[in-house]
Amino acid sequence: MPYRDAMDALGDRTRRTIFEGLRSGPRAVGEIAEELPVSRPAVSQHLRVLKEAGLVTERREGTRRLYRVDPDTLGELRDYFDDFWSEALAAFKAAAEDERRNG
Amino acid sequence: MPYRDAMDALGDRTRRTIFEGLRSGPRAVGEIAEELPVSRPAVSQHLRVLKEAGLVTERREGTRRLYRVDPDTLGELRDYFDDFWSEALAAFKAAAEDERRNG
DNA sequence: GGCTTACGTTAGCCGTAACTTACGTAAGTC
DNA sequence: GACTTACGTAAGTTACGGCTAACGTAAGCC
Repeated sequence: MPYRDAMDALGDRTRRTIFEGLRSGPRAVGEIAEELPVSRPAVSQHLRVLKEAGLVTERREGTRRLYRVDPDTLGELRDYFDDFWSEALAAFKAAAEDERRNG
Repeated sequence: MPYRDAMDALGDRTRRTIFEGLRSGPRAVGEIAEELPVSRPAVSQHLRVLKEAGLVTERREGTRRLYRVDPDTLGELRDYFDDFWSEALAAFKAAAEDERRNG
């Protein structure tokens, strides 16, 4: 269940901000760090966690390293919440129906 | 943006397990704690965090307290990842197309 | 009233993880 | 080769959060 590692990774606000910044396309580490209140090494560490969670992939380009969103893992995460929502809503409606009938 | 608090809350594995256990219907605190390797007070604390994040609601029933999933916040979370996935996939395809054309 | 059940809350401990500073390194430029 | 750029990594500190033990409390039962 890779989505579990992904959820662990996205629990951190800084990491989530970094990840959200990659939604529109790949970016380099230094670029990301400039817009954040943390140092570049900190961003580097966060990117490693995101990478190990399967949320991003890395590509070297000269001295730079471009990180981008991995759509596969993101898709799994989407499916996870999609299923969760469907199931929870069904249970919620069933409970409301029971309450209506029985009081 | 309530989904932000929700993501913070679901970053913890124990809390996520508790939340997933509620997908099929409401349950009491003691019931949940019995199936987990942590104490009941620990579960109680986790439920408070989930409640503050808007992920669950509470209802008293005698001496017990029943917790259930709040489908609204869960729905926001689902939409968040749905939009994220769509946007990231579009960016991914556009980048792949560029690479195909330009080399 | 006294007892039990099923909770929430507080205090305090302890492990983890996020952060910075300092250093090492591969790729490009001259 | 010397220098710069853009990184990753290692070491060390600090702060946060998850946990338990102990206590307080409201509801039901006798």
